[in-house]
Amino acid sequence: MAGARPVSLLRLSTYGELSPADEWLVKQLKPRTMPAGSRLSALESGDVPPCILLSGWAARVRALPDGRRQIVHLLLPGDSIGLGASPWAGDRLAVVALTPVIVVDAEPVRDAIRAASPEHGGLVEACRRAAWCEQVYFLNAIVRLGQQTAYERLAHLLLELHTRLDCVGLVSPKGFQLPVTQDVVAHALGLSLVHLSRTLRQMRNEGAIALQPGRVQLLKPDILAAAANFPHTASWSEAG
Amino acid sequence: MAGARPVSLLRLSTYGELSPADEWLVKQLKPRTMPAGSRLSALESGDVPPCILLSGWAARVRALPDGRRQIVHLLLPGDSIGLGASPWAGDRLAVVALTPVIVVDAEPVRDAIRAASPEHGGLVEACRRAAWCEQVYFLNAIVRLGQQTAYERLAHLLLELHTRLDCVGLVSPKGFQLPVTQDVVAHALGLSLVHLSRTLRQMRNEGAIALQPGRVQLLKPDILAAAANFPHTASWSEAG
DNA sequence: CGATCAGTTGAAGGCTATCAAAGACTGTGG
DNA sequence: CCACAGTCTTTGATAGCCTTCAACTGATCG
Repeated sequence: MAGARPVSLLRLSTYGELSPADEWLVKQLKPRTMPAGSRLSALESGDVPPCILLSGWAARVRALPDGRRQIVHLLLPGDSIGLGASPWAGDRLAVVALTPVIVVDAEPVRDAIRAASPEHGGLVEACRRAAWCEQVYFLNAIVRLGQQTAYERLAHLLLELHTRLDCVGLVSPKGFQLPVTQDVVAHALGLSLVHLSRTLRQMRNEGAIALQPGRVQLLKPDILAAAANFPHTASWSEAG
Repeated sequence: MAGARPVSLLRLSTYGELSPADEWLVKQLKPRTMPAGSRLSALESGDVPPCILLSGWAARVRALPDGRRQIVHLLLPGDSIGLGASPWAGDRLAVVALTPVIVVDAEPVRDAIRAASPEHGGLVEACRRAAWCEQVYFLNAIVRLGQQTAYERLAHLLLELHTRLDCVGLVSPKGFQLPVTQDVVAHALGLSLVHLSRTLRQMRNEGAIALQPGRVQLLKPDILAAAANFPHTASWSEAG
């Protein structure tokens, strides 16, 4: 049954057909569990060890010398690291597990990409598109941080998370899991923890969202979309 | 003499040796002049027409439906558009000329990239590295917009511009040309025009910079670097 | 039960935006 | 040469968003 497919395949197959050989290759990858706070990517070396996130959340982070830090990008189940077709600068950022995570070592996938293996054409193309979509989220972050208010930023991020989790089947009618602290969301949005908390309260008071511990539900996505004000999807075909 | 080399070659050769065939190919490209305000990239089509900027400034811009707009990246002489090895999401942003510009149509270069032409290996590699560096500037922008104050953002951008213009020989002891209005800089930094003007004044009062119409000089780069607080270079070899 | 952590709320202040108007600079036409 | 309009820049005053500091709640855990 379809439910048995790992989240990595669910995600990659949204970008195109995967051959049986592709699916076999991905299913062979060996999962590994790592605790929250561990570094998934050590950036000192020249080559980033590629991996795919199967469960849990991680983040690409950049720290300033004085202690400030910006979460540049949130990594959700199904997202991959180091599988871009050509060197991609985002892969040089430190990656930190925000929750306990399960990752698979994706070295064989990268080998297929580098060899431009003809029998894995679908897989290679899917990885290329996945990397492209991640770049779109980076661009969205620039506009979000540069032009939008706290309320708008939060609405935009919630919609982005909803979209991304939905395509790997992690959204239910009761919302989706948000397994990180408000501190993490604040750092992703360039806001203080206190102000994020207030903005969340405002959305709750308006009935736009509902919060339970570790979980969020978008009750009025139309209100959020109107506030977010610019496209949150990273469709492969569109210009964005 | 070396001064006869076009800025496109100056820029690309900072990323590695170019063969005589590479130089010949780039020198063959035909320059075209376009007025300020013209769109260098129409994003509706699937393929971005690749080009290299020889003189003048341009910007990758994203507009919000309500009129706000963010300058995502400034393009300086020597920068290229659409010459990444693999599709790069930044190339889907609208590109607008901020000043009158001279560009060359770089279709032959892209052909060499796509063909992975062995006789243009140096050129292909240089383009790859140039695209990589542009991505680093996008990442820098995220941290700048998310974590830094107006003064810090401005210091950081000025240092970045200095670095980038220096490597194509456009920095003199008397500073470098800044051929755009404060409005443009403000939109790149996510600040209001008025506040940018005040921040510039503050830097002038401190003797950190000197402004003449269309030109800026960094008098105390150490002060600016201390304020900017995180690396502004996009060195190919470093992790950033 | 004390301790720790995530979340919440209040109060005060600072950084930045907005509104408004006045000075520079440029190019044009009389 | 000057008047004039237009754009760019600067400055003042005011308001608002957001941050910081601080204290308090509630939950989890040894």
